[in-house]
Amino acid sequence: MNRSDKISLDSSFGYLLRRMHVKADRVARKMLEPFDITPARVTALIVVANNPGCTQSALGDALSINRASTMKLVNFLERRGLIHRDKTLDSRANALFVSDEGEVQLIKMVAALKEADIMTLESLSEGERNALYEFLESMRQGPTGS
Amino acid sequence: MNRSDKISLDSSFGYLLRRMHVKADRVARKMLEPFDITPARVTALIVVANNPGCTQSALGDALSINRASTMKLVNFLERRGLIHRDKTLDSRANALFVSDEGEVQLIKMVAALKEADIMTLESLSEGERNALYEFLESMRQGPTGS
DNA sequence: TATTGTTATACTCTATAACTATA
DNA sequence: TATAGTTATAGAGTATAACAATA
Repeated sequence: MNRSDKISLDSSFGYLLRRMHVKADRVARKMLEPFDITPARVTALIVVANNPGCTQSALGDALSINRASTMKLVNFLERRGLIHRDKTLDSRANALFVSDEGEVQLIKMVAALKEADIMTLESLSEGERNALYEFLESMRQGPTGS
Repeated sequence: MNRSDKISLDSSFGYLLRRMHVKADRVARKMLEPFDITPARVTALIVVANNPGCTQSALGDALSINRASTMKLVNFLERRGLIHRDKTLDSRANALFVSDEGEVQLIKMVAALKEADIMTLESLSEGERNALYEFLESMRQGPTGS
């Protein structure tokens, strides 16, 4: 590679994800302001709603984050009365459940996120869409290609 | 919507982006460890490389972050000797350039990110790929759809 | 007046490391 | 020994607000 060559990042999947996530997160954060909650926390709440009785470790696995990070999320959601921790047969583990109030709020939050999705998609440039599309195409044929 | 209905987040674009970004970022972070630099900072470095002489504001626009956040990135890259700030005709603005050392390092970093891309794509589940693919399809027909 | 850079401050999200209790 | 949760600490990444200098 020559020193004067342009370094092309248009073809980097991680780069695309990063830029899009920055945009999407800001839009979603704005739409969730009335609920005084962040996108990441709503995501955790939804995972619990979809997996009633799951342990904190299971939640963390679903979110691809570690136990300490999961703790913070669960503490917040419990403090806000959106979920509660119950006992399980394995006394080491907690079973997580969305509260009645949490279910009511979650429906509204998901609706707000739907609107955020539309706004985010509209904010993407033509180049971003095409680049992402090409990655998805290559994924379909198998990520390694060869 | 019934109270007992499952809340489906599989169809949320922001949710997909968030989960994928978490995975991609961790893989890229790992691959960049030998360079003692993070994915976000390499991204900034590449934007400067692709836009020699750009201002900090322009860099921030490209990254979709504000000026204060851009400052931190530029300070880091300059402290590490990867870029330098030059004067411009508009004495308010700085012109950013990748240093000689920065160009040498960047080529290696981009190669590391290429490997990270492959690993990230392989780590995605079938469901994630399909869901993302469907979003991309709907984007092609126009984000607003109706 | 608007823009560029700058500084101070703070919040979110995640990580590592070490601990306790239980399996 | 391994696992679930917990706590303390820290770093990365972003934001807001206010300021100085320049356009």
